[in-house]
Amino acid sequence: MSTQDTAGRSGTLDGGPLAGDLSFLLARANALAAAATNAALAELELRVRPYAVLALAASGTRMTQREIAEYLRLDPSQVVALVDGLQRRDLVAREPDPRDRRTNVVAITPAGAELHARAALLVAQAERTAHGDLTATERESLADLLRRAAFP
Amino acid sequence: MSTQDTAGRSGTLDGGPLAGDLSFLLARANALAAAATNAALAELELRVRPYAVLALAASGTRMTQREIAEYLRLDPSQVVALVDGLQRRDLVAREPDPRDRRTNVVAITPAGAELHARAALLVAQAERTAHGDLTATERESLADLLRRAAFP
DNA sequence: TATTGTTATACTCTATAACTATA
DNA sequence: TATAGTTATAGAGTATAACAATA
Repeated sequence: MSTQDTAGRSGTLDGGPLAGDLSFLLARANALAAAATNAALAELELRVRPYAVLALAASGTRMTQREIAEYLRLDPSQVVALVDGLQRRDLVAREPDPRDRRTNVVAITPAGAELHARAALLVAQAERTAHGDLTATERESLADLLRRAAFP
Repeated sequence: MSTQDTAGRSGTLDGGPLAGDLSFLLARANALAAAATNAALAELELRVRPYAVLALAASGTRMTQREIAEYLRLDPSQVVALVDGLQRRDLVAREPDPRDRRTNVVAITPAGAELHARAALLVAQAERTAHGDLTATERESLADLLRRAAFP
C-alpha cells in the first residue's frame, strides 16, 4: 500500500498511514475533542460525561436514567454514578415518575442550570478552537454526517 | 452557541437534545464504531488499539514507538504495552535503529502481515455496515472533514 | 542537559452479573 | 415474567512521574 506522495492531486492526503480509516480518524478526533473539552471544563470541576448528563437534564426533556444511558451509549450502572455525583453537588435531582414508581426522572436544579449555562459557553468555545481550521459551514456539515453515523 | 438553545424546537432535529454538540456526536459515533470494530476483530483476538499499531507496522513506515504514540494520541508508556502484546504473538518486532540506539523501530513480521491482511478486511467490512446509511461519497467527505479535525 | 523506552501507579471508563422493588 | 435502578467487580483505557541508557 504505497502512500507515496505522487504530486498530491486528491487534496492534502497527509494524515499518515491510517488516514483512510474512518474508525481511526473518529478515534483521534474524539480524543482531541474530549481532551480539549475536559480541559475547558476543569475550572468548573466538570468533565465531558457529567457535563453530558447535566446538559440532558438542563434540556428539560426529563429523561429517565435508562433513556440517558441509551442516549449516551453508557451502561445504566454508569449513569447511576454520574447522577450520584451531580446530585451530591445539588446540580440535578432524581424525581419520581408518578406513572411508574421504578423510574427516576433526572431534572435540573437552579444551581445546575446556572452551572450548565457557564459550562455550555466553555464547551462551545473549546469546540471552536479545537476545530478552528474548519469553517462554520464545514462544522455544520461535519455535524450532519456525524449525526447520521451516530444514529444509524 | 445557537445550537445550545434549541430545546424549544425539539422534533425538527432528530438526534436528541445534544444533536448540535460536535463533541457529543464525535463521542457517540466513535463509541459505535469502536464497538463494531472490536466485535469484528474478536475472532482474530485483536482489538482496535493493537490493530492500529499492527496496521502502522504493516504500512512499512518503520515508525519509532514515540512516533506511534504521537500518531495514535497515546502516551508512550501505553505503546510499550501494546507492542509487548503484539511482539509476544510474534506479529511485530522491535528493531534497533542504527542511527539512534535509544529508539526502537516497530516492524511487521510475516505472521503479522498475514494477520493484518485478514484484520483489515474485517475492519473495512465493519465500517461499511456500521455506517451503512452513508453513501460512499458521503463517507469520503466525512473522512475528509474528520482528517482536518483530527490533524489541526 | 534532553530524549527514548521503560516501569510503576492511580484514576477514569467500560462491561457484566446479580440484587431490589416495582410492573 | 420482565423492567428500572442499584451494587459490586473486573478489565480496558488514560495520565503522570520517575528511572536507565543514550544522545
